[in-house]
Amino acid sequence: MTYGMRQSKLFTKTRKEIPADEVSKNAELLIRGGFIHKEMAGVYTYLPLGLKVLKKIENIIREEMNAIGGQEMIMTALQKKEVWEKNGRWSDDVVDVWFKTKLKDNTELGLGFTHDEQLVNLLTEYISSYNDLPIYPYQIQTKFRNELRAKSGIMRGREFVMKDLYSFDKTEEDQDRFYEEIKKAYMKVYTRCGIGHRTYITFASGGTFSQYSHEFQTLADAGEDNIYVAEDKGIAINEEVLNDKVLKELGIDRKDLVLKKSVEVGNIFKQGTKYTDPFGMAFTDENGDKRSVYMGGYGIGVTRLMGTVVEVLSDDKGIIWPEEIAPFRVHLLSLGEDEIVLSEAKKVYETLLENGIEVFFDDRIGLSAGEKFADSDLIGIPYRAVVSARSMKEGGIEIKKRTEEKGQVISESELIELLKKDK
RNA sequence: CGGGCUGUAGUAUAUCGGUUGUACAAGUGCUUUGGGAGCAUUUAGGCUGGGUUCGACUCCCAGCAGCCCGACCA
Repeated sequence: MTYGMRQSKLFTKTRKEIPADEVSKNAELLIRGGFIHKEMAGVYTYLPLGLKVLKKIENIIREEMNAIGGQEMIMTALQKKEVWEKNGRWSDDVVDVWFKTKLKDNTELGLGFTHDEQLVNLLTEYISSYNDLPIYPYQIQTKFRNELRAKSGIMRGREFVMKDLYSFDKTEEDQDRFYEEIKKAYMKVYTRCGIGHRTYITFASGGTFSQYSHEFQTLADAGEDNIYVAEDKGIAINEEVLNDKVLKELGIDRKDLVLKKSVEVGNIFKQGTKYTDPFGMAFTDENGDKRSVYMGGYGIGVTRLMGTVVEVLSDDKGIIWPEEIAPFRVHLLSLGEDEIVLSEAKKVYETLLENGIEVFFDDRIGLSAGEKFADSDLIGIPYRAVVSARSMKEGGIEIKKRTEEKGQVISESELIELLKKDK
């Protein structure tokens, strides 16, 4: 689906000033660029540009989850108290991030902070035979967590988008196999989002079932986590589980570890039968015996991932979106008010659309060139194409990557060819 | 949840116990047009409630909201 947008029609505006109530780089740049709007602490609206990015990240995740057998669904944000009571997680003493509400008849409800219980409860209706397994349902959906302290812009909010996939396997071996598969799928997601080179599979505390869980940690100064990275091995250990025993098991020498700050952009858990047994989720095997189902939970904070990309990939002028998740492929600018230039820019805009290239067209008039350049740098679309009296005199359109200092003038057909490449 | 700080225009800020000033944004007119341009002009503001005072945006109290540090974060 090719999509173009005229900047003159976009209701959001860029801002020069840094918001006074934000410190984090991701919130500052995303607000200044018109990607998000802060509603309250930890709660952000995704404006047209921001939604474009969010949807692209979601689609990458969707593709990678589908590729390993994921089945997308969407569960409700409103959840029944009884389902949570069954596993002892309704109490505020057990779960301190609950948002709770009531129906008019005073029936208590919870706003989902996760969906393990709800999904297991639902699946008991569908899973009964060994023929029904394995399954890998997932959703990309809004979660609610009543954090005592929201912070770091969209990296730790009270309402945020998460992808959560759950695996249901017949045996521990099947589960282990899937676990390794999803590890690879996760790394593909981070690579496609432009942060793979600094994202480490990190050993973390495993909870009740397995010795370790794995976190996906992206190196960033804004991170809240401290991890020890073994650069030559490409793995890392969360400081919370680092001890001599762990080092020995992993065959890592302490002197090869470097302490780094990082953001947890995903985590994967083997949950065993912790959720399935309490809900009586079981299957009948080939011999007619009832057996427990092995479950795993796999999360990616989608909005946090978006914030992390901004934290990691930006410069003093603004955001630098990786190609796969940029709101548009090219930012087309017309400079000046010359009718010939404007009509040429419009023609280029339409030609780009006809060729299936997503384009953001700065067709605003009366703005100085500097203002348009500054906006373009702030918004951070990978390519900038300029149509001006100067570029036309030199025979075409000036094209420049966001990361380059200087552009070059090329013809319209060369432009199309360049922008179509590697798509 | 413990500690600290802050609420002035759409945004960012200043001054003041006695008619709130500026910049950007927005509107109008003219000029300008390759790195946030200029002149003129207009619009727009003291979080809410109480108290002190002749008089409160300013001082005090409470509430609400926001930020920071810590704790927390399957």
